[in-house]
Amino acid sequence: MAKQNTVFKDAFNRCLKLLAETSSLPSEPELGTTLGVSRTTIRAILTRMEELQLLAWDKRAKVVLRQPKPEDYYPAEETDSLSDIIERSFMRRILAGGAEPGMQINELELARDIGTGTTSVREFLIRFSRFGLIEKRPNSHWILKGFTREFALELTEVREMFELRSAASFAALAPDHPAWADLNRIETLHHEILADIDNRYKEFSELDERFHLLVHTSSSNRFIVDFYDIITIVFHYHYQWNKTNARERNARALEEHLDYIAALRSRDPARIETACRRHLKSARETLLQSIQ
Amino acid sequence: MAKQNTVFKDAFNRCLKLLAETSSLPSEPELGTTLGVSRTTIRAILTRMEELQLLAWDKRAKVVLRQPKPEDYYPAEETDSLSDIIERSFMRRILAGGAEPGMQINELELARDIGTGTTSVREFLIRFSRFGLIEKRPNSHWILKGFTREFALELTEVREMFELRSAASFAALAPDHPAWADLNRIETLHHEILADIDNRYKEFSELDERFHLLVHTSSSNRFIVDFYDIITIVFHYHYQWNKTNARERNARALEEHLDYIAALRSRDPARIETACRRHLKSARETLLQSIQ
DNA sequence: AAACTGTCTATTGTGGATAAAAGACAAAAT
DNA sequence: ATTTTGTCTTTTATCCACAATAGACAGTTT
Repeated sequence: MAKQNTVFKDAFNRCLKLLAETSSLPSEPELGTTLGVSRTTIRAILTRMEELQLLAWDKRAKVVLRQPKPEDYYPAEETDSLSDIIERSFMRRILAGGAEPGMQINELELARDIGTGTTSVREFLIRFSRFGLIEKRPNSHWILKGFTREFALELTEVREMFELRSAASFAALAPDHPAWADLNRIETLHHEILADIDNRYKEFSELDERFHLLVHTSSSNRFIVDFYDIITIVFHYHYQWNKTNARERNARALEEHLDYIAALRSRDPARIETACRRHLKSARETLLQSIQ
Repeated sequence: MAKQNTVFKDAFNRCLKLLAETSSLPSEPELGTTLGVSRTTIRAILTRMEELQLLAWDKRAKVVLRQPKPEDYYPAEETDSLSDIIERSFMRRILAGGAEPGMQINELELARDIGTGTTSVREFLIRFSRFGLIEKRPNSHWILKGFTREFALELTEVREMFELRSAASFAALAPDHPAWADLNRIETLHHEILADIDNRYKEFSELDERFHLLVHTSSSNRFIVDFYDIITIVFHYHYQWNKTNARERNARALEEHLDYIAALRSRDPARIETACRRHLKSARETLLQSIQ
């Protein structure tokens, strides 16, 4: 197989949800924009829907014939892109499986393990190398530098520099800048989650990312914004791995965020710095604790 | 051809220089260490040297038969690795050829242009993307973000943050840390070049990189050190492109470096910050000037 | 005993092939 | 006049093959 048709399958599943809500589908270009795929893929979806007797399709007429059933959907495993599969598989190996720093990483073995070609694994490793967890020896293997205490300290050092700077520039945004509205929405969500923390504490991780990314984005510096990718991936897999005291930790972080948000809104540099530092300090401690 | 034998050719050329200086070559493993290649490559080199009647090789005995002639060397074009060729070719396109920001980059076209396979171009682009000059649209083309004024400003903003922090930690290195000796050597070179600036001003670029990399390295932070790669590549190609007032600019930068070095040696934080800021400011101005 | 060589195997780097997906352009429909 | 569709071409994502290179191991030499 040259290329997996995961784009098609994923878009098909999403299109089924649209279909469930109307009696006829819009034009091909409009569907393409909605689903974020090309017309070629849209036409493949429509063809498949016709085959499944879900749709009567003739040029502009796209009449829904019946509601989609669970078996019409493609299984979730088939809609993940290959690079996501490789990423997950790799992260599981290095975070879960006792991967020692200094260990060699073998493209071929990794590819066989995942059941994929070497090219894809190789491209993944190249992309992943910017996170500083692996390093290439040319013409030879990769070296796992490991998710160590040093890594966490180096990561948080840069994060703190970047976030303090970004927070300061956030305060300087014009009052009508859309970021303030985003900040309001994020604050509201914080209150909502805190009000029902026992049931909703798991939503923190995603909200955390959204909040910090908003702050970083206000720096208008691509290097600062891009760096946040590293934070995201580290915390993302980290939360999956380390769940001790999650409820408590998240509640504390939410409170710190609210304080930080209030400081941003005050536009008082000293207050912002204090709130930002306090939160970043506890975030760093949380990360360090979970390492050993 | 599956793989270029540039490693062999380059190591062969370097081995010829060793051969010119002795009457017999050392053991295979020792040669391997000296040249930084595997024994397989060393044996290929020895075989080739035998063919050219340069060497009588029997097990441990590797007797030099004659001095290498210019025609024994492989031509320089054949010793460059494919990724270097792609990099140069790509940089020429985007720096020299009026490449508009927003332009699409086509893997296939680039590969045809350079005369190479798509895989290598693709891998280059992935590696290169961390420099923030291009961006990928999945399942579609790359976008050239361009070497713009914004790019230069974002780059120097982060550079200044990192270098100020690194310079401060440099001052905190133990007096017997090898970095101090490196600093002395670099300072001596500065004096030497300044003493003969008219003839040697071109050596500045390399020395500049060496000096700043030394400072960044003292941060002991992989993200800070890795970021310096971006500075390196930008300045490297930039110096090739913009040569106006090179002699003057370099002389001024050398003086600033000497001041900065003296400040580092004084270990006085305030003085270090002043010297560092002054130099970074003029480096930024130089870069910005050359952009439009 | 330590280092070196001969031989063999495994892995990386790179081009080429192919299905999936994007996208261009003209004809058709509103 | 714009938007939509039909058709076709181009490009990307991925696998595979193969030469270059690295590396392992046993036997040999110092």
